[in-house]
Amino acid sequence: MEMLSEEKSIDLAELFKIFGDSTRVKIINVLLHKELCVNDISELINVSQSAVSHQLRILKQSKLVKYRKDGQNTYYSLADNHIEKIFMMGVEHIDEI
Amino acid sequence: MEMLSEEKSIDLAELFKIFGDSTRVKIINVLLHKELCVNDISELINVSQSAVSHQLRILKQSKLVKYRKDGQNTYYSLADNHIEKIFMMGVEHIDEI
DNA sequence: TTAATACATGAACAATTATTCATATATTAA
DNA sequence: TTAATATATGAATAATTGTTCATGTATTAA
Repeated sequence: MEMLSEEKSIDLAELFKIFGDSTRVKIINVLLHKELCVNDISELINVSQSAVSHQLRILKQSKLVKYRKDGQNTYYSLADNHIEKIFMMGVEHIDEI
Repeated sequence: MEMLSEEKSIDLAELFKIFGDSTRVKIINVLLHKELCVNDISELINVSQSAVSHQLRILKQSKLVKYRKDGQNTYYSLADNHIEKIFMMGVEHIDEI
């Protein structure tokens, strides 16, 4: 394993930074099961629609979630199962402390 | 998989937040190989001694690194191999984008 | 005992960021 | 067309955070 480049260190930090907010953690958690629309997420995790929407935009920009529009609804889901792996690694860790 | 509790969501976010800074990423990266003292880390990653020391404190507080003192030196190393796993999951992810 | 080295840490400052509030846009129902 | 619903987003604000600079503490060398 060699030294990480400056750029890669930043990219890696950026990635983890996305997981580093409890609202986004909650969103990712409810999306582990199935795709959900914004209002469902908002109600499930008890965070305002606006706050959820702002965070979904961040998750979308970092390509951690994808979405599809269906009528008035926008359904969000995890982009790939790497996201779940990283997430579960974290869960495992805090469960062992 | 059930719903994460509020507290667990916060703990999980706190954990990822630690990985969410490029200086800490660089520190963790150089510690993957072997234990190192503060000055070595500072020179290897090209970050001031003070900044490294501040970040090591954060890593220490979150129990991601451990340390041992030997004379004037303080040698730091990763607390357990969970840290490496989480880190490498992230590396894998960004390598695949 | 004095100087040098290694590390830690408080204060200050700049930058980033998450939420709320208000409002805009888009789709469907009436 | 009008009202209602679902979502998005800009501005503002408060809070968090990472670095630098200065300096403190501890250990070893001279």
